Amino acid sequence: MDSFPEIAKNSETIIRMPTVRRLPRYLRLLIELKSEGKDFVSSEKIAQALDLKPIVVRKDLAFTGNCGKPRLGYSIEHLIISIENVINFRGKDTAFLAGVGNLGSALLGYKGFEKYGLNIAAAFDLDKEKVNKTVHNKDVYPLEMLPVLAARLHPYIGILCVPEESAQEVVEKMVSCGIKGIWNFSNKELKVPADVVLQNEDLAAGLAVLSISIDKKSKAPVQ
Amino acid sequence: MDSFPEIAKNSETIIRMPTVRRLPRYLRLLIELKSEGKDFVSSEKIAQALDLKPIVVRKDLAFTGNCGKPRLGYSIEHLIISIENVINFRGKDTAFLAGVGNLGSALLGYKGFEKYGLNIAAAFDLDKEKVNKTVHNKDVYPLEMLPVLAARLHPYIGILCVPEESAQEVVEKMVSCGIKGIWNFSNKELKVPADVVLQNEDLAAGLAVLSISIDKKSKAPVQ
DNA sequence: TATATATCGATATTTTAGTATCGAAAAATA
DNA sequence: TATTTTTCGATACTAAAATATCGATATATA
Repeated sequence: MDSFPEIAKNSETIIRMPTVRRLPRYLRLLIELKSEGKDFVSSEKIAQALDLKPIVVRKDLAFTGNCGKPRLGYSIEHLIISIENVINFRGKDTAFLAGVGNLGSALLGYKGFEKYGLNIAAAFDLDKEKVNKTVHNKDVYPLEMLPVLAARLHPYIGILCVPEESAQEVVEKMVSCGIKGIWNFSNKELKVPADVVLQNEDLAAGLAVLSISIDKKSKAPVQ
Repeated sequence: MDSFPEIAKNSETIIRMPTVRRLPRYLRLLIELKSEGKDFVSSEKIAQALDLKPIVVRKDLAFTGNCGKPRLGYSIEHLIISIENVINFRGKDTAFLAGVGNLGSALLGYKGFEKYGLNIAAAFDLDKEKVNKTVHNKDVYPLEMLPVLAARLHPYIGILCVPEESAQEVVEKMVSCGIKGIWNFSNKELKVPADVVLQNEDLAAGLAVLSISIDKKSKAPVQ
């Protein structure tokens, strides 16, 4: 009856966001372990390396449909494949980036994205000084060319690094070109249609957490 | 008996992290509303602007020790002050930044940090080409000078933008100089002493969430 | 001044995330 | 081959976060 015995029976159907956020960390560790020639790893070892609890690791990995082996742990090879399948499900996601300022340029130069299935196919800017050049080997086009290039390259994801004033306008352009997800690095609260996903990266949020955590720790009676 | 009637009696003592992450969003909105000349705002209005539910807003704001007025909502002025008090509690937090690559430079140029109480006092790099220059008006020093400058400037926060290979080494240098919080933009899993706070900013986590959310939405039966 | 209405905030409930426990299973060892 | 040991994964439990309900209250309106 069960044609996939190596898939955990109880592997939960809906993956949870805290788990999703940890998957890249597992992936990085596993790739490192593989390069060291290791074949198996236990949830205990993973937990130690990533400062998590073993039970969290086991629950997370259950979502990827993996089966660990008693006394051995998980097959590193299999884990890498199944995590990559979860994160990187559509192969290389074609993305457009708008706003080649400091942060936009930094993202264009970030080598890690391809590992996670993201391919920034083109960059756009309003500034005449910045267009028709390349930044980190990525072509920068004037914003007007977005529809034309979108028709050719079919981007899924739009990475938004423009100033707040133009953010909503640029998003609407992206959405009308068929982009299905907006990765928003501006601090503008954007409105997108219901079928478009909006992922806000708020640096200030991380900073606020850090500040308050420092405060808490300094006041904590015992560590 | 109650000497602070304007402070909510039930204002919870321990603030929660999801709330902390939303505070900068409230703050940005409130500052905008104030600049428009508004005096009061309701949780309903805030929720609409930030795509939250009113009840979430009310619970979050309760943590800041604020009191809303029936039929009017919250005093924008008071809210701004109390949120700033929570986030920005030590005045301007002095920070050091290490690694003046693409991302490090982008962060040095980010104007928003001062709003949240962060002052990047100095930047450091190992690369001889990069040191003894300024990037976005911030001085870049050789890494060896970190202890000397730390003794003078007493940084609380270390912002880490160095390559993975040198991340642990740089962190240890920072920690030994008395830095109490590490804001880690490298993808290295760092070890820090128990009294130091580590805040990891993992771009891949955001990307994974975005990818999977797009997938979910495209499969969702009805929106 | 009396009444209607909008909005807060306390309490209770539900959902989600994380943690504990322990039996089962497979590899290692005797 | 039998036994021991390690590690998983199912179930149960606890904690955290989000959501629902509704009475209280201050403002606006009649």
